[in-house]
Amino acid sequence: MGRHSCCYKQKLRKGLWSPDEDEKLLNYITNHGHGCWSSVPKLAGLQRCGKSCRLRWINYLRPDLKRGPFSQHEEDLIIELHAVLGNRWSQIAAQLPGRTDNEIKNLWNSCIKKKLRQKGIDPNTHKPVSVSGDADNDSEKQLPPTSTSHRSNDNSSDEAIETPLPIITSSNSSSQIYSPTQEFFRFQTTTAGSHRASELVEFLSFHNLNYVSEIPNPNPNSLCFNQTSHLLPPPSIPLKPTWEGTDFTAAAATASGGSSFFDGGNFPWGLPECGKTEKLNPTAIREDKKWSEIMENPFMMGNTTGEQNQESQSQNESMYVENLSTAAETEFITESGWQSQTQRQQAQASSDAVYNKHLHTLTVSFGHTL
DNA sequence: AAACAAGACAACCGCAGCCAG
DNA sequence: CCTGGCTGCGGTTGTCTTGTT
Repeated sequence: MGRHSCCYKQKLRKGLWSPDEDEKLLNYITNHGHGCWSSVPKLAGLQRCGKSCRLRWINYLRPDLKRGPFSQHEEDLIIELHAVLGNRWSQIAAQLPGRTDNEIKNLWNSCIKKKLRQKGIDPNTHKPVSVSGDADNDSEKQLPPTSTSHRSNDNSSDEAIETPLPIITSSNSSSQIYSPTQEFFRFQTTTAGSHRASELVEFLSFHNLNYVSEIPNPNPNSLCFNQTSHLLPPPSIPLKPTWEGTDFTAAAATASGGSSFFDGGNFPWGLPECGKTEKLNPTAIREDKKWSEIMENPFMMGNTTGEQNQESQSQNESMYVENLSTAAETEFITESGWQSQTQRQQAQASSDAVYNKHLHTLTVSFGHTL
């Protein structure tokens, strides 16, 4: 198994993408869908390999990306999921709509790992680091429970896999063993009703998430519930994406079924001030600023909660579709993209006329009836 | 103000799995 | 069954930005 064939080709550009390249790729996929990635660069007029195009689309151009800093809730969720799934970034990303595995991986390696270590928690085992042990050595030698190894040589890295923890389900007293992953998804898909919180606490305790108490939370009683109340995706996804690996369909189904954690509208996607501070500075916009970051994102619109959230959801969806449509059809990024929320709302109101047109474009582009 | 370090982010690399021929 | 093309994934590296001295 050698390198991908496209990598052999000459004259292929590498490195950072230019706005022009982004536009070409975006226009092509918007109009035709990606189809076979290996043919995309040729058809789109790009001097890139298909692999690079795919990566660029998935990590950067995809219209459903939620750009901006991770909220504290998202970070907590990532930690929790990592405790269960290990370094399966794609699976973790699947639980965080709008986030990419690459993004999460980067966050983990650059930020979360450090935070956990500062709290005396081994980021790989999610257990307190022993005083006598060398934190770095310990943490780099162990991995969280892993049910299966995607790669045969995973263990050869500096993060050797720890023996998976057998899990006894909380739903019955039998000794049936689940892999952590199985248990996680079983839990996620079956929990419902008022007992969820307690189940969740129980579930998390199975994974020795003893770092939980270290994470600041104003309400200890709701600690686990709050921190995991976003285990499911947002209640509604405006588009059914065609890209792989993202369980939006299930997410939407879960939400529409009215049996998710979020029925009360209390899931906290997109708390803008949580976590890292927003670095957006209109005076220092890079030319190649991501349009998807600049585009309005319904899940980042504001701190809508509860009824607010539900009420504003359809509006947000409309805005989301409209905005991504606009971004897909118009030129790249201009400073006009940096609007205040009020300005954006005004713009939204005035753009109703073109909504249907954009909607049609999207329908064609994504092969999905909206 | 310049040099350096650290952090954040984007992209590449290599491998494995899937699947059609 | 075998082979090769393609895709997806995770690890790693490169580059740019920001902070510190």
